[in-house]
Amino acid sequence: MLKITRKAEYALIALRHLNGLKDGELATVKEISTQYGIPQELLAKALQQLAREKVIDATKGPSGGYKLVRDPSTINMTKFFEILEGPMGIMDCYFDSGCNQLSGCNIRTPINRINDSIRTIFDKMTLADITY
Amino acid sequence: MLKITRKAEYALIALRHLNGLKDGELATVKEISTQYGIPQELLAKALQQLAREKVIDATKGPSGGYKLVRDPSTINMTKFFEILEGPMGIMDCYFDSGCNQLSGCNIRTPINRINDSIRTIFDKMTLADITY
DNA sequence: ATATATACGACAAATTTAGTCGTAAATAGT
DNA sequence: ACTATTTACGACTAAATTTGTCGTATATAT
Repeated sequence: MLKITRKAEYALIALRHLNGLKDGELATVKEISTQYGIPQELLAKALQQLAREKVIDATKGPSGGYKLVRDPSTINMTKFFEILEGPMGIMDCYFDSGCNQLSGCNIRTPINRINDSIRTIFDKMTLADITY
Repeated sequence: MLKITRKAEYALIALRHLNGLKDGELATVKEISTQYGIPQELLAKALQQLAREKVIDATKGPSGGYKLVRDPSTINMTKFFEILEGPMGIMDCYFDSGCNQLSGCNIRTPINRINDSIRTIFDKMTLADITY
């Protein structure tokens, strides 16, 4: 239970890989997918999403690839996961207002407490924490 | 992301409902599913799983139903969720040994830290915490 | 006996995730 | 200008999981 998707898993591996590059160095999707045995197209999509949100920086063309632009300690894990998987909450009602319970949901308050606790974990964690 | 299943959600609603019963009182699946607008068969399965694991107590026959047997503060949320949804971990490798990464997974350590943090939340939380 | 309730496996439908494919756009090197 | 390389991205298929249903068995109170 509470699994993350493979796409997010692959992206995390890639991010850590990018974080290990020397200054100015780039890594291509092909390189990363080959090295870690990840389906290339799926990883490509994940990195495109992250690039769109400026978490990483993309360079097209030969000798192109991806690199980190920001300090790893500023790349928040809540943001990272939400870019790839959408809102983080153990139930949709944390975000939705449309709840279809008939006589009123009796667990909303505790659910929100759990959600807050989990979010706190990821809020406090940055890519820098994934590195060591 | 990190959603729990509806089955677990329904079970949580039911557990809280059972927790509100007077001493010696029972609640049937039908009652609960009607009151909260939950598919009866699905809730039935969830409660059967919990009964099998002695989290709740089942009485068959007319005037039968379910009730809590143990003190709510002894019903651990990690156990509760794992009965219904299986092992709690954001990636399978927290439990499996079979990892198919080619040149070694580079994120195992941080993943395990995240898992431990999440498990701690649910470990410390009991049904009693879901009540107020 | 009968009606009510849990137990449980098999099945079907719906949703989500995982992975593939085709095409476009940018760019470095020649 | 041409080519090879690489990112960008939407459409699509396949696989897996979740959600919900059904049929049948078993226990039991009346």
